[in-house]
Amino acid sequence: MAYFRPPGPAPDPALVRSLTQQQHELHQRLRAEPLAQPPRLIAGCDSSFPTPDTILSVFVVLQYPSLELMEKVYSYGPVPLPYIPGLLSFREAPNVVQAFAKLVNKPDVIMVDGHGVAHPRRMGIAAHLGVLLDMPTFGVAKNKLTGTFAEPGPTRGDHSPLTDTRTGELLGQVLRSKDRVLPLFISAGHRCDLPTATALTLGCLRGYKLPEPTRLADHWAEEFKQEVR
DNA sequence: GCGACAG
DNA sequence: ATCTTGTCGC
Repeated sequence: MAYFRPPGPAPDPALVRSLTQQQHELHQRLRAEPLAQPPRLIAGCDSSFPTPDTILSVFVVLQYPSLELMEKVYSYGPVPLPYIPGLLSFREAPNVVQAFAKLVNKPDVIMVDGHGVAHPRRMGIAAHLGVLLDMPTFGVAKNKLTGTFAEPGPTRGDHSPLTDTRTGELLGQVLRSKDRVLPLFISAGHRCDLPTATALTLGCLRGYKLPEPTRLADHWAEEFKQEVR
């Protein structure tokens, strides 16, 4: 799936092959199944870049369904790789795992900022992170990576399927999280199916485009970024 | 050959 | 993701 690259240095072909291979291996461990129990704690995670070569990842844990913030932690370190479409997880997941390790309150499910299986090889960062942590995860992305969809209705809650036109496979749901704002892309991750991911996203909306877990993680990722510079 | 590409 | 002011629209 020869991706074209905008500007910047050409990614090393050997590196791309190696990471893609690792992605296939990780995919073997991906478990597609519904969430075992209704969550009591839901986490949100996101990363920011204080400098071009420093990544800072945040984890927030909220009570569900009250969405009361219980904990927030962050971790930062060097950026291991440049951004390569489809291989984002290798750039961000390592540091996200470091942040997760700092949590005292382990969540029942993690809402990840990015795609889950709505990925060329069904291994977006949400799926990747789930396998690494063996924790239930699902993805909430702001833009499409792969797949086809029809514009969902204009009202909050309206949604339409994101499909792989080659295989006909359902990759995710394109969800209008707020009236008249660009839709979100919801997809299953590890040990959390699409219906559950969609329901949890809706259950985390509080009047903003972004559901609370990612909105708060996003907020603190920006806040801590200033603090670290 | 052309196009399309999370964060 | 990140660099950035004013400006359009509900």
